Amino acid sequence: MNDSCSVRLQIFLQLQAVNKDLCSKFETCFGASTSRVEILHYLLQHGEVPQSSLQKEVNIDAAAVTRHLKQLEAAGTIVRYKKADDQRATWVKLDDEAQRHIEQSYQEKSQFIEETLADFSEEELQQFLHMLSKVSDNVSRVTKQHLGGEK
Amino acid sequence: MNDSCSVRLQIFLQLQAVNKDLCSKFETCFGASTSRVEILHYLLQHGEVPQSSLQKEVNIDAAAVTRHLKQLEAAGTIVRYKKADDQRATWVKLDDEAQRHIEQSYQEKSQFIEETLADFSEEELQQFLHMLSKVSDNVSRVTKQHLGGEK
DNA sequence: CCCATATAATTGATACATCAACGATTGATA
DNA sequence: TATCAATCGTTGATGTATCAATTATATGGG
Repeated sequence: MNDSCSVRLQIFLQLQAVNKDLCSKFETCFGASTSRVEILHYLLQHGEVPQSSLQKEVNIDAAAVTRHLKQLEAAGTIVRYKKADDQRATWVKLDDEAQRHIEQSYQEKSQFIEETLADFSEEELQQFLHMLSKVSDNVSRVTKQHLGGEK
Repeated sequence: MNDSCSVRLQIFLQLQAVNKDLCSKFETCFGASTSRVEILHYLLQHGEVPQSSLQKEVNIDAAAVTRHLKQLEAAGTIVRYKKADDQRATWVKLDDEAQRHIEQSYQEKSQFIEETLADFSEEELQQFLHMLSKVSDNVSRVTKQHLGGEK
């Protein structure tokens, strides 16, 4: 474990630690798990969508999405239904009232997000986002390379 | 949800996504969960330690640490024992042979870490680490402020 | 029309993290 | 010294993410 790698490992561990802390506080602040917020956020932006899209584009396993949706449906937060032309696909959208409630709640809670990224200039934010994207690209590339090389 | 918050929310979501991907590939590459690697890394750097230190300084719940250590002990990777002067504290250290194996394995696998952070200059790495630390600080500060304010 | 295949969603098994409660040991103090 | 509090580690209950297998539906080629 040489030095240049050690800095990188530190970044990796720090990334994990920050993410875990952030999720934890986020959940207590929003009153919902980050996964659930991610799903709701997607629905808020896309309106009515096929469940399959949700399952593909949200970074959560399809099985987990199914289970979240079942709970959200039971709570009346979302509605699910099929259309005549395809009995496989399930469509999902926010319940109207729930949507209004979520929009309002987002405004109240947006302060949390702003505070966790306080003392960042707009330029730094862009840089940060860019770095994250770069890591993301690297990760997906590494996978393909290593798929054959690893046991 | 105004614009400045939207960038921030995007960063948050991206942070999660990157972390999840990274962990997933990391695990298949290292053949051990990131939590376990974190524990082993700590032990590699600190030698013999009281279990309580491990539980405090590693970013994992104490109960989870206990369970990992039990498995690692069963596998012969670590050794646990008590000392005469305090029957509460348990001491933990890597098994000698396991330690050699891990050190060697780290060298083999360090390529993975390097590749995920490829195309980063040393300066960028420092910046990245600095940003993560800043977020970390902000998060812990926010918690305290909000403890009273949130329901 | 029949069959192979693809797609959509779900379920079961498993693993892990967290919280809360607990038992054991130690230290401090009245 | 008897008791109360603190510390250390563990366990049980719970929630959730993941993978693999499964069911139901749709589609395309012989």
